[in-house]
Amino acid sequence: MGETPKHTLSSESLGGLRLTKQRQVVYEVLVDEKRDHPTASEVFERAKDKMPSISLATVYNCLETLTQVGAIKQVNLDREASRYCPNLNPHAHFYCTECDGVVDIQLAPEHCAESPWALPAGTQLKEIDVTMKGVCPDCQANSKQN
Amino acid sequence: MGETPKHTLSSESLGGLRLTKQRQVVYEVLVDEKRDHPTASEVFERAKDKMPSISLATVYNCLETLTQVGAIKQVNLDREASRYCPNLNPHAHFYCTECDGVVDIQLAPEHCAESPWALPAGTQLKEIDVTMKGVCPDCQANSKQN
DNA sequence: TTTAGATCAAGAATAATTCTAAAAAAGGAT
DNA sequence: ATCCTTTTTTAGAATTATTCTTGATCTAAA
Repeated sequence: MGETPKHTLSSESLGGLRLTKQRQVVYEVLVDEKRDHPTASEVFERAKDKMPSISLATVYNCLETLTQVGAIKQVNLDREASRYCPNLNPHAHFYCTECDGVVDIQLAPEHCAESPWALPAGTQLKEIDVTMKGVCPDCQANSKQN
Repeated sequence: MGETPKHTLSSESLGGLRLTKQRQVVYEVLVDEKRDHPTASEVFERAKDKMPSISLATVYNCLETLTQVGAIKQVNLDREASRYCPNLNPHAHFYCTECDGVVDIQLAPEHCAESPWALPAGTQLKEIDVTMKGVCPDCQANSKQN
């Protein structure tokens, strides 16, 4: 049976770490609100709405913890600030150079295996990261109207 | 006829910009020496052997210029310092988590097209970036001997 | 040779992130 | 409940790669 992630945190899903209010808030920001791959600072801004006393350092801590226990993913585009996303399915990211938006792109299972890549024999593959750049349909449409 | 990059810089390949000693040195470091995807600081260290008076700021400038005219590629792995590589063929990068080495992986032509990716209709794809992480054959072999 | 623009160099500035140290919170045992 | 230990949070300092600034230098063309 395929496990469907419930997007709720528990002490178990945190690998025994404490399920603190701060960790919940940070996670909720990523899951509840627009899934727009916010940066740490953006998460911080949104988290303050739910918990005004939270600090940026804590947001960084929580994001790192959540990433390490595998509850969320850190998304790095070039050398920009890291973004975070709660989508745990294997997926790529498309970055629109017009609107700076990031959207998830479903990955085919074959892309996640070693087979299609010309890796040297004996390589142990742990992780594949696919990032695409271009113009999203919306920005494409808008630019034609000018 | 397929253009084979000659790995020599000219005023033309620089898009009219000047072919200065500094730009040549920086480019030579990437082409001549071990193709190990050095960072800007590493390029700086090696460039000083050829031109002791060169400054780090200039190395950054040259690397940016060379990247912008398409003579080299900037390689970003997570949020680590950018690395640079003179391989202009479409290729992915494999990062070995044991030795921190980066090697080029030949990309199949189909990976560079839009077709195999589930992009929303109307998306204009400009660039694909594939990065893999794991253990390289050498480190794999070494770890078995312990 | 003069001149305008390009490039370089050194150091200051920036920005994202990490580190540090002390305060607060959370469990567990008594 | 109270004490004790460990975890977590917080605020600010520190770090690091990179970019910016400014004046000096170089270059190509007039």
